[in-house]
Amino acid sequence: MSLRHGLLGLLAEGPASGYDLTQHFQTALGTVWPAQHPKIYAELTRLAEDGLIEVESLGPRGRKAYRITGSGLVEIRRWLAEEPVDHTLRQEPLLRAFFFWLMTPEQLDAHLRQEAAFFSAAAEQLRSFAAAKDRGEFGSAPPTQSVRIAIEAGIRLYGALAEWAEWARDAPPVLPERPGAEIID
Amino acid sequence: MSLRHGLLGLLAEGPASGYDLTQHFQTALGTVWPAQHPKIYAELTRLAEDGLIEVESLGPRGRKAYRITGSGLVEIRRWLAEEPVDHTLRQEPLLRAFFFWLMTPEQLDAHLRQEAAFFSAAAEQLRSFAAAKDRGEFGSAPPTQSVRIAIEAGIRLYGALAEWAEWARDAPPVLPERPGAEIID
DNA sequence: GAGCGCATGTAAAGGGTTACATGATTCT
DNA sequence: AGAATCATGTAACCCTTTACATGCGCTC
Repeated sequence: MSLRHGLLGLLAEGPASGYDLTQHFQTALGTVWPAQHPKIYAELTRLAEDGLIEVESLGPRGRKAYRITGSGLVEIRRWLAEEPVDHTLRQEPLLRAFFFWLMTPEQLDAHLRQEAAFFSAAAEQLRSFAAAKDRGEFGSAPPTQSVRIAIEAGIRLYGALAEWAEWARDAPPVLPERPGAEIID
Repeated sequence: MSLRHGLLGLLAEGPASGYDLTQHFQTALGTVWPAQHPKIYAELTRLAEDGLIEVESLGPRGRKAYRITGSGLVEIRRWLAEEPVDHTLRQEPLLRAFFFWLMTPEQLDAHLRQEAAFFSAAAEQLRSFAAAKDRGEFGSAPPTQSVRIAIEAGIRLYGALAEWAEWARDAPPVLPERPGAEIID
C-alpha cells in the first residue's frame, strides 16, 4: 500500500491534481513505482476521505487540485520513520535467468545482448537526468536533492544489471553433459 | 503472469509437487519472484487443465507430483525466446528515497544505515550460496549453471544497493534553505 | 472547426497475499 | 503421545492494470 504514501509524499511538495501526479508517476517516480491514473484517482479520493489531503482548488476542465493536511504530513513522516521497509524484489529478467539452460546458445546470446542494451540505455538516461540536476537545472531545494539520491540508486541498479548481462554473455558457457540433450523435447 | 512460466521452468527440471515448488519459491527463486502456496496450487491446476503439465504420481498425505508435458516444454521455450521481457521495477526502498527530505537528518542516517546493513547481508548470503555452487556442491548440470548466473545478478543488485545506501549517507547533505523549515509542519 | 492535450472517472478482470481449514505422516 | 513437518486446498481481500466512457479548453 505504498502508492498511498507516494501520493502523500508528492503532495508534501505542494498542491497537485490527479493529472499532475499521474505525470510524475510516468517519469522519474514511475521507474521505481509504476502507477496508472485509475488507481491514483481512487487513492486520492480515499486519502481525502481519511482527511490526509483536501481539495485545494477547482480549475478548468474539472481540474481538482489537492493539498496535504497536517495529519497527512504527520502520516507520511510516520511512514518514513516507523513503518518497516518492504524489500520485496520482483524482477522478471532475473526469473528468466533461472531458466536460461532451456534456451539455445544462440537465443541466450541474443537475449543477453538485448538485455544489456536495455539496461545500459536505462542507466544512461538516468545519468543524463542526474547530470542536469547536478548542473542545477532544477534548483537545489530539498525535494530536488532527494530526487537526485533516488536517481543515483536507479543508475547503480541498471548499471549493475547491464554489467551482469555482459558478464553472463561470455563468462559461464552452459555446456549440457550430453550436448544438445536438453534442447530436444 | 510469470508465475505460470516460473512453475513450468521448474518442472522442466523434473517432476515436483506443489509443496516442493513452494519450497523453491521460498529460497533462491523467491528472492526475485515471491510466490505463496495458494497461488502456486491454483496455477498448477490451471496448467494441468491447459495440458502443459500432468499428474505424474500420487504419494502419501495426498501428495500430487506434476510432470511437464511436451506442450509445456514448447510453451516455456516459446516464452523465453519470444515473449517480450517485462522490465518493471518496483522497489519500495527507492520510492522512499524520493521523500528523504521529509526525514530529520538523524532519522535519515539511521534509515540508511539499516538499509545498507540489509542489502549487504542479502548480498553476502547470496555470495556464500554462489561459493557453494562454485565448489561444485550442487553438481554442474545445466539448471545449476543457470541458478549460478541468476544468483550473480542478485549479488550485483544487492551489492549496488548496499553501496548506494553508504554513498547516500555521507555524500549529499540535505540542507534546507531555511534550516529546519521543512521539518516543522 | 478539427485535433490535441487536459482532466476525471467507472467497470471488469487479473494477479497476489493473508487468513482459514483440514488432515496425514514422521520423528522424538 | 505430542510436536513438527508434509501436504493441499478455499475464501476474502487488496492492489494493480486495461478497457471503456466522457467532456472541456486551447491552438492551428
